[in-house]
Amino acid sequence: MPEGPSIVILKEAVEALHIKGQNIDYAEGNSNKIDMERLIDKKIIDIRSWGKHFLICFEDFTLRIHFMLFGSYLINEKKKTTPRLTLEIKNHELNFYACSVKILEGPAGKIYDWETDIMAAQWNPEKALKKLKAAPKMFACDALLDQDIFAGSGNIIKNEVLFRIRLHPLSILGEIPEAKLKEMIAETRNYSFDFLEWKKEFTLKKHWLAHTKKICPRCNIPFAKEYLGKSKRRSYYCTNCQIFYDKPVVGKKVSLL
DNA sequence: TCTCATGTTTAGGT
DNA sequence: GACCTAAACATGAG
Repeated sequence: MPEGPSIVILKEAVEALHIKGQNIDYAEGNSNKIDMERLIDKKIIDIRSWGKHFLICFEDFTLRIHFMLFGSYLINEKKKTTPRLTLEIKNHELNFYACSVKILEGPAGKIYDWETDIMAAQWNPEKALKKLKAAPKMFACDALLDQDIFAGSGNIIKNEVLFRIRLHPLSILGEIPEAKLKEMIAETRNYSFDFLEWKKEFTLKKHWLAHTKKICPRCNIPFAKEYLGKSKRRSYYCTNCQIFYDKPVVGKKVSLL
């Protein structure tokens, strides 16, 4: 569920219910973070998404749902487990499970930087480039998971983008040529929209070239599978065709153990 | 049955 | 304070 494009699918599904302008009739759930009463009788002014956040917008506050690793939702359906949050609006019911639910004070437009959302119309590649340049010691694999740079990018997008642009996950941002950084930014946006399209067709997995794969489709040799970077997330990469931009580490501490 | 994973925050240690 | 690690959350796929 969680990566940015999946949240766009949820947003579109909820938009299709035409509940914008409607009031919340009823709210309940086992989320202990929010006051359900506060939602009741409030008018929904917008349905939005920012990165991996799903947002139901009200005049002066924003309901934020983050699905973490295992979160799920059902529209006009229920599952056996207790929802974190149920919203009833007119004849519709939204159920959210195993997710983080939070009320943010203020309108969504003011809370988020929309230029950072890889799925947003306002996405600003120049701004992303500035952020990459401002972090010369960061690994490429960590940059692609950094929600302040690529809001909505997750581990699948990370692996697929690095493979597409032939970049080794442990490449250091400061050593990567600017043209390659620009490629990384452009391809993150690109792949995210491919992701969206394929996810809608239920063919996302089928289109993976690197993520969870054993063999590099370009070189026909085994992929390396390692937990890399500060984030220590699964990385699948080809040591042959993904270029490693690095520099010798001076004064590296040597463990005597 | 058991392990692992599309994620993030927080608490605690060095 | 910087930096690191583990834990916590909770669920379905393989």
